[in-house]
Amino acid sequence: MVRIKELINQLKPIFSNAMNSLDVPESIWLPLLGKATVEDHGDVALPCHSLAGILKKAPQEIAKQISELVASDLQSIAIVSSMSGFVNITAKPEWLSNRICILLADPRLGVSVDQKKTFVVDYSAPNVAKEMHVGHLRSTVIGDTIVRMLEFKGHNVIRENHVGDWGTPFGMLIEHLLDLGEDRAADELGVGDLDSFYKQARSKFVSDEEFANRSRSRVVLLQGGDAETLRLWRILVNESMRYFNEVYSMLGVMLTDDDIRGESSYQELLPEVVDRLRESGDLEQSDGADVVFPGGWVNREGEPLPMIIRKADGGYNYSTSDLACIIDRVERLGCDGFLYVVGTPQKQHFEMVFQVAKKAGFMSHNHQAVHVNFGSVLDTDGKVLKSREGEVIKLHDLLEEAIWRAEQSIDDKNPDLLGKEREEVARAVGIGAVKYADLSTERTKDYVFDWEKMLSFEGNTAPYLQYAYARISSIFRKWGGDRQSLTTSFESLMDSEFSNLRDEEILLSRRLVEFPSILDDSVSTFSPHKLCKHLHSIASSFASFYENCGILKEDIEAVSQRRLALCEVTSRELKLGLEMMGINVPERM
RNA sequence: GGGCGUGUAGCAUAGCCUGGAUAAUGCACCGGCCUCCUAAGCCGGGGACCGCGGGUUCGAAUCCUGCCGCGCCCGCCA
Repeated sequence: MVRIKELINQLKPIFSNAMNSLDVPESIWLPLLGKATVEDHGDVALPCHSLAGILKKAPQEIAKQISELVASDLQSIAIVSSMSGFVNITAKPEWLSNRICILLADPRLGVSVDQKKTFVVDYSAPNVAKEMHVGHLRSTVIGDTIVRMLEFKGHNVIRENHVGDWGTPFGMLIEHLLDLGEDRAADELGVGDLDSFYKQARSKFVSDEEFANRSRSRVVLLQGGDAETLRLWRILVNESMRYFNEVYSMLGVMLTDDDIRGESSYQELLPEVVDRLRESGDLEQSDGADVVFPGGWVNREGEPLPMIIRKADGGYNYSTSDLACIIDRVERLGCDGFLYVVGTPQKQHFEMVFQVAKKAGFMSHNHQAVHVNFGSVLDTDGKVLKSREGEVIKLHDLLEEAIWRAEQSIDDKNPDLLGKEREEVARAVGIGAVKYADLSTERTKDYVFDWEKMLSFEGNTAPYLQYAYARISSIFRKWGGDRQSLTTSFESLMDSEFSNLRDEEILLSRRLVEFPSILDDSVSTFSPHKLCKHLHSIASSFASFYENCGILKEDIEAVSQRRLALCEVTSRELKLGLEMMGINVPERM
């Protein structure tokens, strides 16, 4: 439940007086004061049913009594009424306009700056020589949005892209590269045909003993730091990165080569993890491997589940690099929080890693380690979409298709858009739709990959929000006035009559005023969908306002100015909100 | 077997942590609206025993519990 902070803050002292006179302690009534569950009933409500036992009166009576007690003090802020045991508080147009005024004057649109912390956000993480699939899309898009939100809230954010560039598969990949010839292999990877490259290597590894043996020896050479092997490995990494960067650039995410922290870069830190765990007394031996028992988990046989730190063959494990990362982040980067934008299937893994890291003293309770998990992408038959089998949907193709469809839409709906502008709008609309489709659902749930839905431009989609923005831009172009001046002209309207306000203006205002509270909630829970939902409600009430209230064609100058000010705030909130998701807002579409 | 998660109109989702009023939104469906600031839109309408059964409560989609369906994890892979 999100409350409008500013309104609650003003209501609190007034209710405090009333409740004191009834002898109801703050600890009881304050938590009850929340957002009205039915928008028509008001902005804030206080259900009184639970007070019946204390006050020995019917809830309806209590609500009535409280509303009478607060009525006079609330006069300048809100209208209060009681109904079936609820005290309902509806902010007055004067109060709403006051807030709108503050938003207009504030470049941050009323969003506060938090006490600065340093966050590491770990996201995207594609694998070298493997196609990026829809799962990477989720991680990349959600991670990027969280980064932008945290930065806007004033935090220092370090992006980390843990590219899978190390491990046993690289033996076979390098051997396959040699078989193909370096040039041809580079070509294949460069055009983004990663999946077939990987599959070819894989199938040879399974079917061809000689190839498999070469691959195994190649792994040893790689881990031993053999110069020629490293050079070949570098080709694989570079060509893949070139392709990933192309996808990133299409998507419009912030990741660059500077953010890459390949798994290979943690190799030197791994022995230290073992040493430290030995020192802290957590390390145990099991069948020749170094392990830690986090406790609380059992395997299929009911035995305690170990976390393997170093395998019997001396190799390290995934958990080991995650622990190394934590040490690096705490000691070198000095960060306060680390977020892992990784799928839900790895939930248990992260719980174990965090527990071990705390126990061994790699991080303290002051550190906030969060697995920002997201659900699996399912196929239409309800099965997990796998890149290994069947038709893989290449991210690159999906994005191109999205842009192409947007172009068709533009040609259909606005044939006047031509050339470069047409291209840019198509990009913003197409890519925006794909990103928004992913961001607008609650991230922890599995979702069915629906090509059509992802490319839809109707309903609760990015294009709907962009359309609202473009309409407002169009109004301002036509108006031709100075948008900055709206702030002062709106202030001067504050003393005038509010009786001619239409319902659509009031509803839009209420939603615009909620924006800072919603954004805060969205950031603190790492849930972009909450912001999406609110942006849609803003755009939707704007559309209704736009259809029903004349803006430039309104005869009364003061009313026209007031409506232009609402357009201004709407436009800026939509723009800021979409910018948080890295979605562009065209001036025309 | 153990653990985690999930089930809301035909479909897709929000609400669940922190219980409150007539369960919200989009698609699809039905009926209206472009000589008028962009119809990617607006206005109106139908459609849900919130998986099923118990419990707690003045009050349960929300909390507890037992079933049922589905998914995932339990690798010396990452």
